[in-house]
Amino acid sequence: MNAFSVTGKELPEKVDVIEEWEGAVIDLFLNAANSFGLPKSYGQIYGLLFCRDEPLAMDEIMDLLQISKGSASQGLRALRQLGAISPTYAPGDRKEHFVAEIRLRKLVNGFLREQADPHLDKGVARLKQIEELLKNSKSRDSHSRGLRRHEILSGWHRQMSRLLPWVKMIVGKSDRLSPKNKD
Amino acid sequence: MNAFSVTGKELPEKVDVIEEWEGAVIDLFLNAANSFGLPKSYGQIYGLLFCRDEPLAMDEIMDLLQISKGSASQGLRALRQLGAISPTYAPGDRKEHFVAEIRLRKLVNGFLREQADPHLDKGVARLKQIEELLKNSKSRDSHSRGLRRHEILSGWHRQMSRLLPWVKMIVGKSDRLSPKNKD
DNA sequence: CATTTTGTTCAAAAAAACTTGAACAATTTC
DNA sequence: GAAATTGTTCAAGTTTTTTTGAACAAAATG
Repeated sequence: MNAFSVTGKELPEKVDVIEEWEGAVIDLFLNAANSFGLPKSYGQIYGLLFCRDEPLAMDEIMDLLQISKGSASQGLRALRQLGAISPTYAPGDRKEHFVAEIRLRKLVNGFLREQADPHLDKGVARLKQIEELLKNSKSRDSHSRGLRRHEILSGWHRQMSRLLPWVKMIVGKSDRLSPKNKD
Repeated sequence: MNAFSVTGKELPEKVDVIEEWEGAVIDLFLNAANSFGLPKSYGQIYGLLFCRDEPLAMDEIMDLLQISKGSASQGLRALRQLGAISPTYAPGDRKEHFVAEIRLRKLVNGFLREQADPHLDKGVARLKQIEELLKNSKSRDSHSRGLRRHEILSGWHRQMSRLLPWVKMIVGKSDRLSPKNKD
């Protein structure tokens, strides 16, 4: 039953524990998640996986971070969606195990894809809506002012659209430190 | 007393009103503020000023947006701090009046200066702390793993530091649409 | 096919973020 | 210098977001 029975020590619990430096790393990612508008628990989960070499299963994550099933499940799903973690094949185990993606380029791409791109799309719709509402404007003056504002917003939109590809490129450059760098 | 008395109509209230298209613009900025991790009211205030040609005072902003004194005061301070709005000299009026900064480069610079730069600085401190804690690590294995993680984080930090100047440059390019483009 | 294991969902609880407004400070006016 | 004007602060109230955990679904086990 218990993996420790083979040690002859019969330790009752604590398969594993979070080291001090790991706690600091987890806290770093907790804060980072917050800054990016993501729940703290997502940061904690990513941080834990980032620290570990071996893939972890959901229940191990729950135990180590002391978070609920719901948080763990939702966090893992969102992080997977962002491409920040990936499930690994675990031989002879029904549970799914996860590892952290450590290539910055991949992380940035995933984040931009999930967060920035949708905003740019919504922006186009917003600009159309404003254009439409402009027809109802009371005075000639308000109408021309609205047109000028619409032009400014369109310009901003265009510039942001041009910026994103550059960000993806620049972060991609010299992505050393990751073992194989496939892709 | 009332500016409308000269019209001969004696309108009792409503010095001014928000047009439909302005409401849409304000809502756009409300959502944008949210995405950038700023309070909605900051977005509303900026959005309103963005729409208007003439500078607005705090009480006018409160009336038009139906927000409290506290929100208005704090919002104006934060936006000024970000460089997103500026006070203008108002002849013969004790109130401060504000106009929106519409040069994207300025807005991006202010945002990065206030939000990104501090994070990068905190990052340096964080890395040092991790380095320190690493000395307490239990096993040789954990220590070497910690070192590897520290290197990865240092690399990310370096890359983000390199990215920011580029963002500032790229957004600055071809900042047409703003009248004079001084600076 | 009943049972166990693994993971999801979602309503309710808890925590965090934002807003409000009354009290206060600073300045100007008369 | 009393009163009015303008703006700030912050404790308390409100709203929003996040977390929890019990109920549920799906799949494997025996």
